[in-house]
Parts: sequence; C-alpha cells; structure tokens
Amino acid sequence: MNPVRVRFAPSPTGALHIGGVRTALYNYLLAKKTGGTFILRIEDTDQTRYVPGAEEYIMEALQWCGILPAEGPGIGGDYGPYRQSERKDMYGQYAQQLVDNAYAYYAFDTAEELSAIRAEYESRKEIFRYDSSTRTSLKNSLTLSEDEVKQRLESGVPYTIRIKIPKDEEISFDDLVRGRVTFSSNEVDDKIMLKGDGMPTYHLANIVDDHFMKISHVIRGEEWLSSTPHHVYLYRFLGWEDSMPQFAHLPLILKPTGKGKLGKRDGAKFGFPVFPLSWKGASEEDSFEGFREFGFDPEAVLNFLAFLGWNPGTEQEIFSLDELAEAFSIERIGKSGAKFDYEKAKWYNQQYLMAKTGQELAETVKPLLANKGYQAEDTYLAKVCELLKERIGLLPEILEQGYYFFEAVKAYDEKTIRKRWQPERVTLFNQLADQIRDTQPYISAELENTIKSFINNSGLKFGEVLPILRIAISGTMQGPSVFDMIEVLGQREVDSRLRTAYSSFDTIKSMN
RNA sequence: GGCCCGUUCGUCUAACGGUUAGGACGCCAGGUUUUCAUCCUGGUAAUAGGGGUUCGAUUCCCCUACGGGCUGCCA
Repeated sequence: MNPVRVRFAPSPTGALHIGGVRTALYNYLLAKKTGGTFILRIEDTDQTRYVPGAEEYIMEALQWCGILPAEGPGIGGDYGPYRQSERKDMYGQYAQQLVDNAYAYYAFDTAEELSAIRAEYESRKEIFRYDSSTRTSLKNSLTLSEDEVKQRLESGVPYTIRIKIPKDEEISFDDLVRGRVTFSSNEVDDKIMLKGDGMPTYHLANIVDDHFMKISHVIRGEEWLSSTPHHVYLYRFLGWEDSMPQFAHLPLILKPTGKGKLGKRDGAKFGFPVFPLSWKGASEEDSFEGFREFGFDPEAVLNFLAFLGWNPGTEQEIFSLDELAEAFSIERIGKSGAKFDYEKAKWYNQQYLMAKTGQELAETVKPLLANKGYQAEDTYLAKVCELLKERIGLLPEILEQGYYFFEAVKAYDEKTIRKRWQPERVTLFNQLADQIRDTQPYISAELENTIKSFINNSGLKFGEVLPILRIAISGTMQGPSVFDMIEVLGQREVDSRLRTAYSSFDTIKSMN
C-alpha cells in the first residue's frame, strides 16, 4: 500500500473520549504501516463549545499512548496551520466560490425563525429539513430578488451560506469498511457551510483542509457516515473530486450493557474509565478519572482498543504497537459496534504487567507510593512489584493487596488463626522464629530449607505451620510465597512480626 | 417518523458456499502451588426469525424483528 496521509481531527470541546483514541490509533497504525504520515488537526470552528485545556489534553493523551502525530499544532509541518481557527481566512473564499458557481446560496433565516419552523413541524409530527423541497419557501438568495439580496448583504444583515444539494439524484461512495453506500439526494439537506459568524462548519472546513493537507484516507467514526454525501458533493462542487480521499467509517464503541454508544458519563455509571487521562471539568459531574490514573499501561489500553472492532485474523492477542502497525489493515475492521468489555481490558493490562520487570513497575508505582505516605527503597520496591505483579490486574492494587510490605500488618485473618493456631505451640514457633532469624544467607531458597527441615523435625504438618507463618507476616492467606515474602521483608522486620504475632494469635483465639 | 449502517457463544471475534462453527475474556471443574495469583487440562455457551438461490448456506438475495448512527448557524 502506498504511504497514506491520514489525520485525526478532534474538536477541543472537552476530554478526548476513548473512542476518539481508537480512531486516532487506527489512523496512526495505517500511517505507520504504509510509511505514511499521521496528522493532528484541531477542529475548533465552534467558538461556543471551545473548552480551554482540551487541546492540551488531547496532545497529552496522544503522548501518553505513544501515538504521536508527525504534523500538527505545536509540532509543525508543511501544510499548517493545523488549527482551524488559524485557517479561518481560507474558508470564506471557497464558500464564495460555491455561491458564484450556483452550488450554494445565501440564507437569511435566523436561528430563531428556523427553530420556530422546526417546532411547528414537530407539532405535526413531521421533521423539518432545509432542502430542495423547502428552500423555495424560505428566506434565501434563491427566493429573494437580486436587489433584496444585495441590499441585505450590503447592510450587514447576518447570513449563512448553504450548500445547494441537487434534487432527485443518487449519491454514492465506496467506503473502505462498508462497501458502496448510496443515498438519495432528496435525503441530503442543504447544510450550512459558512455560519453567521463567518466561521465555516465542520463540513466545509473539513473538506478544504483535507484537500490542502493532501489527506488520502479519512478514517473516522460511523457518526459521520450520513454526512458523507455532503462531503462528496463538496469535493465535486469545488472541483476536487479526482483527489477525493478514501473514506473508512469505524463502528462505534457501545455501552457494556443496555443500549447506545459509550458516553462520557458511563465511566462513573459502570465504574471504569472512558478517558485516557483524568479530566478536571468545571463541575464534579464533568470530571472523570482516566485509564492512566486507574493504573492501566498505555500499551495495554492500545492493544485492547485495537481489538475493539478489528482483529488480525490470527489467534495472537497480545500485540506491541509496532506489531499492531505491522498487522493492521482496514479490510479487517469489523462493521458492527463493539461493546466495551472492562474485564477484558483488565486482562490485557495484567498480561502487560506480567511481562514487565519488577524494576520497570517500580518506576510507575513510586509516585503512588509517596502519595500514600509510604516510603521504600527502589530495589525493595522492585522486589515487591516482582512478587505481586501476577496477582493484580491494575498496578495500584499493589499498594492495597501488598500494603504489609510498606507498613505493619493491620489485621490478622481470624478465621484461619482460630482454626490453625495452637497456643501451646508458642515455644515451638518461637524456636522456628529463632531459626529463621539465624538463617544465612537470608534468601528465599535458604529460608525454605530452614523452615521445611524444622517442620520435618517437629513432627508437625506443613499445613499447621506455613499458614501461621504467612499470617504472622502478612495477616492474610492471600499472597506470594512465604519464603519470598520473608526474604523481601528482611530479617529484622520478619523477626519482629513473628514475635508480636504469636501473642496476638493467643488473644484472637481466646476471644472465641 | 425518515434515511443510512449493522446482527456468529453473556462479551470481543474467526470461518469471505462444503469446518465436529475455531480462538480469547468471563464463568465452572480438575491439576500444579503451604495460600492467592500465575500456569496447564477440560467443560459451558452462538450463526435473530422467516422465505428464497444452490447439490450444499454463518457465508448470496428478499422480508420481518432487533440494535446502532444521523436527522443543529455541534463536531
């Protein structure tokens, strides 16, 4: 496949949704696979919806994911600027060109008038559409006399420019994931190209920019499928149809249960993230925790996302970003929406967790540790991560499940104590503690020798000793190998934990 | 309502006219393990329904049902 030029074109109206991340990913993968170019373009033509910080969020999110654009705002490139607000001056002339060629017209209907008409239609259970069937009875340059139009224009009356969609035509295009899609032009409305404030709408700006940025493939969400006829007409009317990009409309990511596409509020509702990074909105309701803050590894998120609507056709599930790019192809993108499956996301994360070294994980855990008020040396932390990594799905769980590596045991598993602790064996267990303390070198294998031979000599069973030891040092029956835990915690700490635990066990037992 | 798109295990999906309909997540059972987890083995579970076309349909066509998207001076 020839090198592509693809773009990810989000609107800075808030945090970047996980579906947006997947769209960006697919664009990125195709660019990378073909040796092409991945471009970021900020579509900020709606001044009323602009949210400060959103653009920075988008950049940071892409950065965290490791899918960096080669061209974009703050990055540069030969086709800039990459912010539509900075290209504002370009769009007017193309809107004008459309009018001059009778492919568009001035419309003077105010927003209020239109919404009144819509309401009226609705009261009759009909849907109003500004199109070939209604434009002849509305206030525009097709119905008004030339003089009236001229006068309005000169007196500064606000106007919009609407595309004039022909009547009774068939309009179709070949979508790379859906095949040939056909619409009747009568179903296509005369969308606004240039708004009253002089800014273009998405449709105009998008086509102009894609054209001049030499975009070869438009990979975007399915929500754009029904406005693609407008886009095809625009390429045609502007004389750019020969170089029109190929379209690929992606299936949407759906809610895990119930209906509809995944929305930003669903995160709070279902208890999982739907944003790559946390977002602090104006209100509590508009603030969300991200995959990063939940403790996800970005590569795991990407791997998971890539498989939501695409698959390589093989049975391999774990793919690095490079492998994804290698295997990726538009032909293998599915057509139907995919429900978000949080369990699978966590499974992916665990796979990545287990593949990393304790040292690598320690780097990520470190700041969390400080946050919790814990302190630990790097090498110690690395060892703890190594022991715990296959027992957790999300990295921060290390601090919860393995808290006893960072502070004293808070509670002993009473059920096990009642069942297993024999107060009369305290002398024996103190002897065991002595032997553990004196084991040299103080490493797992050696400690295992010490403890096992002690058990053999004592006549007790493993099940009568090991659980006691485990609970004495960690409080819980869940966790890594006792011998490993003893080694990592160290001689001093273990000795002190053993001695204090035995008397606590007596208390627990007597409370029965 | 109209238009467009879709529909294989609960979920993500493979099979692009001929398979005992495969894999993964989840779940269940067994094994390994002093525990938990990991790991290994096995099991559970699907072609929405109805018509065609065909020697043969998950696969092609039509209808129905269901799901999704769009229907803004938002993107």
